[in-house]
Amino acid sequence: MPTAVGWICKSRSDKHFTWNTFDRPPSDGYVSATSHSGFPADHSVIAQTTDFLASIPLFRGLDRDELAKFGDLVRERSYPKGSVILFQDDPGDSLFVLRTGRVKVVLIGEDGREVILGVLEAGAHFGELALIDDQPRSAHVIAMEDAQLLILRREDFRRRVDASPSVAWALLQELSNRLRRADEKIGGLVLLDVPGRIARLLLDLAQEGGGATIDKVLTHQTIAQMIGASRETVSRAMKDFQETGLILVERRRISIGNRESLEKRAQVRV
Amino acid sequence: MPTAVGWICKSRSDKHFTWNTFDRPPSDGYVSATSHSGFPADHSVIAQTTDFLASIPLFRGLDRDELAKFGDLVRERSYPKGSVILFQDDPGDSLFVLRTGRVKVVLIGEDGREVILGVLEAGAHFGELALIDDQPRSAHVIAMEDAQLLILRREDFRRRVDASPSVAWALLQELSNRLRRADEKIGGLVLLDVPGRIARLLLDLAQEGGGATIDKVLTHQTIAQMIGASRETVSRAMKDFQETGLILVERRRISIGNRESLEKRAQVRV
DNA sequence: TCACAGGTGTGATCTGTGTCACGCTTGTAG
DNA sequence: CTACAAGCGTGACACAGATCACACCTGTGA
Repeated sequence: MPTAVGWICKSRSDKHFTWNTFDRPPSDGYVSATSHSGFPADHSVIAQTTDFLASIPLFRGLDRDELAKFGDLVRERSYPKGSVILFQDDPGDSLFVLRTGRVKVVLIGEDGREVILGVLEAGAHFGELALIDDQPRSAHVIAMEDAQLLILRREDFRRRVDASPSVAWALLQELSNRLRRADEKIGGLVLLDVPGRIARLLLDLAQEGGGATIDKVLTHQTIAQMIGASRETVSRAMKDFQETGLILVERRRISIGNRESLEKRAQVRV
Repeated sequence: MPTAVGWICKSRSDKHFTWNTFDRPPSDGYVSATSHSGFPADHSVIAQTTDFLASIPLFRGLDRDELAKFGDLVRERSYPKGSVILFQDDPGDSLFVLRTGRVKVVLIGEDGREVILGVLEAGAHFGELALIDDQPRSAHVIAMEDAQLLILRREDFRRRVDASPSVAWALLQELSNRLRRADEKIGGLVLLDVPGRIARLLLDLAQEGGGATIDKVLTHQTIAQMIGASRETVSRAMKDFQETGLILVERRRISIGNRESLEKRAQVRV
């Protein structure tokens, strides 16, 4: 287990600054192995990992043999809530697959303000950009809950991509999709007011969850950072949405009350 | 030659709305062929095209034979200034390579406001997203000047990608790069004020041009649409930058006067 | 049961920027 | 030379939303 190296990082929660100490993993965080480097192979663990990998879109199209070989190359590592998994501007040489927990991808301004570019959940992967273009990490990735990650090294990843076109295509599709979303986000930031951006975000999240509800823990603060607004403004807008029946807020669950109106709000500043 | 079908599109130049008529190409714009569909092959044209393709990063890694076969599959088409090359939400089944001219990739709000996601120049390509993930076009693409484009159909493109890993990698790198830029842009929109965003944009454009000058025709209006601001605010900020020596504006050329200060402006709201 | 952290609600300012409304250049076409 | 379109400069004003400053509520761990 890595000791807390004491890497200091300025962060900001709501109104005041706090100084947090994070673990900084040795290089890119290779710690516990499933079966490698002299340890006796634990086949049940490998099988589990293989099953998991088979379930994520990126590796759909690989057969079990390939996946098993693959799982062999993978390391596993846990990160406690709040720890920084990946630092912006660091050189990166590994891909991460999120097995459990949630992480956020964030930019942090000099003044400590955070912009959340995305929130990732089990099955998602991140860190591939640096493997593709050899550039430094473009953002921080921070664990929002305790998280378990599979880590794959650059060379192994590249070999995989070269070897199977299906992985390359899956990756292309993934990046395409992200690019579309990013562009949409840019459009939203410029063309929509804060309530509009919230409406869009909610519709977006609800859609992911298949239907009309969002089952995530979503604080106003988080929403604010996802759409580039202040917590207070989000608070007021959300209240307005509730009162006008556009959304219904339960304990830790938001559901769409009136889809049409919400979609209308997400279109233009009327 | 396509006749002016008279496709109406609302656009806005500066303060007032104008209604423009654009050519809408039949389906995805297959018109003039270099050598195909019964026309006798014109080898000099093919050679030219091959040379051109060889010069763009996407096809670096292909040898001349491959490129020649490739050039064979490509159609060429010209678009007059102001015409819409690609409509958002249309289904798309072709990739475009810009041979001459400049085009802008834009989102258009219901109210007609334009957000410029990017300005592309000779050698750039666009429209690949739809080929990769079979989704509709994510934005409009409009010719800022008369433009000549090479057009490649989905199947041909896909075959190419499958056949040569080098093309797949080039594409992955391209998308990676765009994704980084998009994320940076989002960060800028949220964290920076208008002058900051302008400073960033200028540094960015200067860098493309290799050094300290931007040789493009860049109106304040265009800048405004690229950074999500109003023309007037850009005007004022640019004037301020000039007066404080951060930039030098000549006839149709902007150059960096004081890089450090400009970079500082591009960092945070101080 | 107390205390405390994390999250929310809400009023009172303050401010960057959008918007409107001009007038002034410059290039280009008739 | 005239006229017209595109682009720029600049003042006045309005307003969305940031910021500040609280009070309140709810769960959790000592």
